[in-house]
Amino acid sequence: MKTCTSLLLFEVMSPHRTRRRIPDATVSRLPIYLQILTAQFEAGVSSMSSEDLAGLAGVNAAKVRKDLSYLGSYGTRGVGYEVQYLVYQIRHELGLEHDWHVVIVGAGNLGQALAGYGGFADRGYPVAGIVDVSPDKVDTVVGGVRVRPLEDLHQIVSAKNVSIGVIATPSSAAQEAADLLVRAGVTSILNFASVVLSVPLGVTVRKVDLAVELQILSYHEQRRAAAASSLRAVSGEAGRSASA
Amino acid sequence: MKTCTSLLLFEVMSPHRTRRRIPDATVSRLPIYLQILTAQFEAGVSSMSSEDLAGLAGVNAAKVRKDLSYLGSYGTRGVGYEVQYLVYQIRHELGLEHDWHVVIVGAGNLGQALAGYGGFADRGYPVAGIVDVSPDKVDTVVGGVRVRPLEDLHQIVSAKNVSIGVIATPSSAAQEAADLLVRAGVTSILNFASVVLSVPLGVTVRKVDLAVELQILSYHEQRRAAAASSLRAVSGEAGRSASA
DNA sequence: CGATGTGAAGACTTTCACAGCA
DNA sequence: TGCTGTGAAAGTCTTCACATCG
Repeated sequence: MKTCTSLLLFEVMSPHRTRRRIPDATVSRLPIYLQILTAQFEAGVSSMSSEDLAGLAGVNAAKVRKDLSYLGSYGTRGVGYEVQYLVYQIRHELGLEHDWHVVIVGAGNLGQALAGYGGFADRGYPVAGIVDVSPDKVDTVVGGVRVRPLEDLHQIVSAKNVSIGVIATPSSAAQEAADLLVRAGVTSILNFASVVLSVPLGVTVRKVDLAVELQILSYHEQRRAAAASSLRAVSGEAGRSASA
Repeated sequence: MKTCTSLLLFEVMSPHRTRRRIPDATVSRLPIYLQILTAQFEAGVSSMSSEDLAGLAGVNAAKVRKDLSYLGSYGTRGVGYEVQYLVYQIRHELGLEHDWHVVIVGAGNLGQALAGYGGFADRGYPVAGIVDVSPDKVDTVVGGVRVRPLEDLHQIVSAKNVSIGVIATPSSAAQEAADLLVRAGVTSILNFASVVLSVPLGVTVRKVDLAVELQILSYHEQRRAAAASSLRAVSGEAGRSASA
């Protein structure tokens, strides 16, 4: 048994189904396909072609086919994909067959909004707890969940087997929050603070940053403005107002 | 004048500074560098090497140098980059030399949180207005701004020269909101709804989707869980609980 | 016939490695 | 000497184009 080659070891390590490695770019699109497919299924659509799906997802049909091919050959040539089955397969691949409890750190403006917003529980991410440093916040109730002191973090994570933490603290406290989450055993973090977190290898962090998004948009706006004013210069209308 | 070659035309079109095309991947990192550089500057740091910046941004130093090289040659060999000057250059490139007014569509949970959250105005994106369909919401005040009826959108956009719209409606209303924004003259949209928007060419959309982020995290969690259980199987501890 | 699944080409991004300059 | 700026190599992602199969 110990003499097996690494190839054989891989086989042994994945006995149930051959676990393909799915490219990051594909993983980030699967939730979008899933959302569309679910909506179509609810609207009574039972089968879709890659072209149909691509149209609704705003991407190229070849990309859809390649993305779906990483899951396996679940389409039917000449026909398309069975919506219900594809929904099942994507949910399986994304690990959506059971709920994932999340814990929110920070009960300020954002933390309250996130907890109050039904979006978490509805989508299979029930809020196992909210914690905050401030004694003023502790024991207030937001979104039906009582805010608890930071010290309870470890206990919440253990009790509900939480693996996803959400950082909704001010940026200055975000790294500390991340450290606490990691120490409590959380291995995935959704970070709403405007800082780059440093976490140990094996912990996944995703950042959602309003400022970054807005700045990317202003970059494009500014390019458009520059292009427009250059065009005006060329056609000799340099005096015209930009707001016209 | 009309006989110039396309190369000459390009020169004419960009008379002030040669406008390089900056890769998307770089544009999405510039805001992060900017945030770090600004913080360092405020902490009294006046010069940084690509390695310093890379460390804080969690990326490779070569990537930092290549990214910054798209702005121009603003470093000093053997020394590094002058923080203040780099801040200026990045702000210039991102179009952050003036404020960009934004208009928020949807005064529900999220819209209120966004308006109430100081993050917009503080970072150079003052809220020019919030609109909502519901008469219940109209005339309430959130974040110091009075909610106005949908019909006022056009007027708000024109009055404050708004080019960025934020969609904070339920998903079912998001496409309609986008259409209204585009018709009102907005050319950049930040979409918080879980739907893919269809907009005319020339309009930039960025999507922030909590569900997508969480599903990407659960994908990774699920992989980790699968890997761990395979390892246990190999080492003959299949009966062990996953929460250990 | 018509749509999938996929090699191969092309585009974009990251990383390496080192020439070049302060 | 030390760090930038950048060609070139490597890696990743997208798109094409068509063999394949229901």
